[in-house]
Amino acid sequence: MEQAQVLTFLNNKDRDLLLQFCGYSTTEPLHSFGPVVRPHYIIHFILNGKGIFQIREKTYHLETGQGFLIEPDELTFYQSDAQEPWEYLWIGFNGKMIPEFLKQIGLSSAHPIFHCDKKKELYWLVNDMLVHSKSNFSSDLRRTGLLYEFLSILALNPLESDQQVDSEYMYINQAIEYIKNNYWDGIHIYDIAKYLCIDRSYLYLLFHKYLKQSPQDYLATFRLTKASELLSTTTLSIESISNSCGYGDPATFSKAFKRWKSMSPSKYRKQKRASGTVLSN
DNA sequence: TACTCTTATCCCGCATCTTA
DNA sequence: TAAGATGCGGGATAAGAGTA
Repeated sequence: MEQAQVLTFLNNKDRDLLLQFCGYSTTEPLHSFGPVVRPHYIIHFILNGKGIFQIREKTYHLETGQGFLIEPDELTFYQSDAQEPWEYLWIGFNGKMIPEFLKQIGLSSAHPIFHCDKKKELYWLVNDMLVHSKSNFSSDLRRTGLLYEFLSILALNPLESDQQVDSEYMYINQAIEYIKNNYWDGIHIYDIAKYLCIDRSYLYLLFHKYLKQSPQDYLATFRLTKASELLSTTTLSIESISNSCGYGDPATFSKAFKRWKSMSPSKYRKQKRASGTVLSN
């Protein structure tokens, strides 16, 4: 990092909303962070330049005016461009209300990218947060107020203010929630469509529009990600892992896994063991 | 816009083979 | 011999066209 302003505040998870750190920096070409998991919610916003953000096996190419959300315990990686390294600001926060706020804004790990044309406003808000860095009640309230204001600007995103898009996001979010809760139960795409009371071809349309992948791809990637975690952190048999991830047949699981990782589940486990991953039952 | 219908493609699961 | 991989056919899904 060539230049950076960073500030860290005290932790208190019982609060509705709490700014934990913030800052901005101009990065060097190809400056990267991760792959790493974080304990907080973090939003980065690009003031200038370009870079990539990776989460859940997906790579997003981002530029000025775009930002990305990192949720707690999500493995992420980001890197600035070689020719036009990005200058970005970030805020790290926590609190009981965050899941509800992010839901309203339309941000999640499945939909982590946003666009905002109020670059100057966001910059001055973070600048103001840095100015009010003192550890007293007044500054604390001021920082929390600025954080509310920051989120309110994101909520102004024209995409989210459109009623039709709101309902489309609602379908996507509910579908993702359904997958998270039922992926282990051998669900099919038509089950998700039935749950949402929409036609499965319409569900496909929405997934393709917002996530650039089919519902089937999303479901398979979710199951296989869970499976790869179980392979590297447990000694469960391939059949048990297959059943635990919603595959009725270990053969189907094995084929799907090989297609995804270009290696069989057993080979993946051997590689992980060789690299020193701790195993448990 | 929010579906339904049609059809080609692809995925799943059974049977069988391979490997440790 | 059991666990995991592979081949193949049938059914589910994706995608485009049509419609109310």
